Parts: sequence; structure tokens; C-alpha cells
Amino acid sequence: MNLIEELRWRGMIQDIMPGTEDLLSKEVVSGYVGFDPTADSLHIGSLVPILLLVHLQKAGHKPVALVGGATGMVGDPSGKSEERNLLDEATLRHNQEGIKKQLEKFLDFGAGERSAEMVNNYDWFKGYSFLNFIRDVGKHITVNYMMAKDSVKKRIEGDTGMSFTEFTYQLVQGYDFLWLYENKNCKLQMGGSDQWGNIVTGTELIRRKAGGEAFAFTCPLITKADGGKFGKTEKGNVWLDPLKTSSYLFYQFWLNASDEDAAKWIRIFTFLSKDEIDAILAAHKQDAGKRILQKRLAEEITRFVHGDEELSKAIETTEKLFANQHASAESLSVEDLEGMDGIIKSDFAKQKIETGIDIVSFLAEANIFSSKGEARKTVQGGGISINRKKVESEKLKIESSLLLHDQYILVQKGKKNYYLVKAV
RNA sequence: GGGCAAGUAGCCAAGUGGCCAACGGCAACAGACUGUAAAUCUGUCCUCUUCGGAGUUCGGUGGUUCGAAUCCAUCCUUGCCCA
Repeated sequence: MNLIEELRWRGMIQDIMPGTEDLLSKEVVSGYVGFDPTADSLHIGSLVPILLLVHLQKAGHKPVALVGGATGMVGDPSGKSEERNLLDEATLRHNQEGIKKQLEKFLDFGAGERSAEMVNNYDWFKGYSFLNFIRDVGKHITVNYMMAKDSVKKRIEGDTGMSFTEFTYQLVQGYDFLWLYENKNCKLQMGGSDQWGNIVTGTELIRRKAGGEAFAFTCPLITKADGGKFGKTEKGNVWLDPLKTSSYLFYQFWLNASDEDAAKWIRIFTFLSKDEIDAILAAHKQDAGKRILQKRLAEEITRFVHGDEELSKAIETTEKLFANQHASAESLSVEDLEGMDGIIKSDFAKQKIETGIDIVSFLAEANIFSSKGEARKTVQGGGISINRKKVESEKLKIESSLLLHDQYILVQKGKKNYYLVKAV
């Protein structure tokens, strides 16, 4: 199975330029994806472009990761209804470094002619004067052409308008492709389907200015069946950086996928073969309650992103917390409690517990809630459990008798959010 | 520079002198049901609260009024039209 066929059955191809498949079968191709340096870590939304590069390299080609230091300063209007905030140079630099470190984990940078490479478009834009740019590049693309792009059309027809800066974005990105084509012999660009317009401007520029031919394909944007945003949880973005999103929470994110989403995602986010996936789907259908599908999905991706060790910790914690939901909290050993990686831990003055403190103040002071009012509302709504027992009354007092092993209190907010409070 | 329209909570959006912390929808969080699913139903959803309330909001600023998101002035931002 060639690369395109492979990506196709995985559901990773949205648009593709004619001839792309031919090119890939003829020679070793350099292909690139752009990453936006809007934060110092990538999040799981960027996982798809990363995977495109990984697949490309596996298929014997050369992946190029472009960090958009220059484009990040402009702001892509694609898919956005409003003008984006601009980032300053120092922030961008900082973010680029973080992103670079992460990409290094997924791509092979020492594979001879197929070695991955990382470039930053700031490097070729910083010395490029505005006049030279509009002369050399702007000449080749008409405004009519640029205005026909969906991302531009939407904004022009909408009622927020669009600044010249944003309008220029597609040219700037298009030039990236041209530069890579001319300097790195890069003939392929990949990306999310929202990038299609920008990508095509690039191939057009290559055709008109360099008289060359370049190719591209895009991957559908990842969605959730219920229409929610992919990659968001109550705690915000799911990051690839374990300091921002612990491996436990990362694992949990995938484990919580709905059946429908998980079936789609396992093809996209894992490297399992078609046969393996079919078998998993069949097994899952037989007994959906076992969540075979979600478990495998979470396992594969967590391993890919965080490694085996972090994965087993995440699974271990998950099992302790969820496998035996009705087991009493007392059955957890000190090691179990202390060893649970990823749940939020905090310290609390033991003396206050010995005196006895009401549940609402306790939750607020242990920083599980930011205010007493919020804590009270959740308790009233039945959303809090202490040591696995639902708190029935907001009058409950937290006192020594509730301490596990004489020093811990296990707090649950809802079913899935665990906190371990240690009395010191 | 001139004319017209608009700016309301995370988003969309109602409200055009008191009954407004502001209808409704989405998103989010929690509960029931379940499989740590989906769908459905319920509650919460500006901030704090001793749950009685208290405080700060409707682009900014100043004003009219007993009382303003609502009226007036001015400024800012955006869109459309004209120059």
C-alpha cells in the first residue's frame, strides 16, 4: 500500500492535487507542514500534521517541519471570524524553541537523505523588504485570485472585515512554499483542510514564478460527533507537553472519547494496521461496555507521545481510580495514593481537620474550588464525593475520622476529577 | 472628510427609562441513566456570600433623571455607501 492509499483508508485525505501520488512513487520527496508558534507547546490538534510527517517519513520520504515564526506574526485568517492578536518576537522565539523540542521526539532527524528537517520562515522573511516582496512575489498573484479564496470571501462578506495584514497572509505562506521549492527542492505541502487555500496559492506561485510544479494534500479537520471542539476539556487544551497536560490526563482524554469518535480517531492517530483496527472494532462491538476501543486508542497515542513508562503510570492510576469504583477508598494503600500520577495533589493543615472544618470551606481552602460559593453549589448539586462517598449535605464536617491512613482525603469532583488532599 | 448602521456575559442573540444580573440558543460544568460512551431529562453558568443577600456589568467618558443597557453629548472601534 502506498502512502496515499494508506492515508486514504485512514480517513486522512480531504483534498489532493492530481499527480501527487505519481510524484511520491517516482522519487524521494521532501514534504512540509507548517506549525503555528502560538504557544510554547503543541497540542493534540497539531498531532495530525505531525502524523502526516511521520507517515511521510515512514513511506521513505523526507519530512520538513516549518515553524511559522514569520507567519505567526501576521495571523492566519483561515477559519477565523476575527482579526488575530499579534505576538511579539520574543514570545514567538520562545514558542518556537518549545515546539522544536517536541517535534524532535516524533521525527527521525538522522536518517540520511530522509532525515527530518526543521526550518523557520522567519529566517527568510526577516531580511526581506516589503518593497522587494511586493515586487517579486506580489506581481505574480492577482488580487482577484486572492479574493476568491474562501477564507477571504467569508471575511469580506461578513461584518467584521479584514485587515490588509491578514489579507496578505496567503501570499506570505505561499512564498514559504516557493522558497522551500527553490532552496530545499520541496515539492509537497500537507496540512489541515483549512489550509487548502493558502497551499494552493503556494503551488500557483511556484508555477507562475518558478515555472515549476508542486503538489499538496490536506487532511480533514478533526471533529467530534457531538459538534464540540476537538482537543478541549474542562481544563482547557490538551497539550503534548506533560508539564501542561499530565500523561494521566492525556490518557484520560482519549479514554473518554465517544464510540463514534474513537472509531474514527483510532485510524487517524495510531499506526495500527487495517486488520488490527477491524479486529478491535469488532471486539468492541461485541461488548461495548468493556471499552476495548477507547482503551486501545488511549494506549497507542499515549505511548506514541509520552512513551511506555508514562503510559503504564497513566494506566495504573486509571485502574486504581476507576477499575473498582465501588471498592472503598480505605482499600487504597499509602503507595496507591501517593503513586497516583496525574491527579491533583494539595496539602492542607492537619490541625484544621482535627478541629473539624465544614466541607465548603475545606474545598475552597484546599483550592479545589476558587470560591466557597462555587464549592457550595457543586456540593448542593451532588457533585462532590469524599473518599468515594457522595457528600449528601453541605453541613458535613471534615474531621480526623475521615483521614485515610491518618493523612489523606480523596476528593472527587464529578465522576472523573480526582484530588488528593494530604494533611500536614 | 460626509452620510447611514452597529458595538450587550466564552460565542450567537433579545432587551430601547424602573418588574434587568439582563429572554432565548450554543458551548462549558455537575446530577440521574449508562459503559469514565452517545442520546435524553435535571441543575449551575458575572464576582463574592454567613445563602438572607452584597458588589461590579451592557464599547469608553461625561451628562439628563428619584432611577439608564435603554435618553443626550462626546470619543473609540467595526461594517456599508459617498468623496
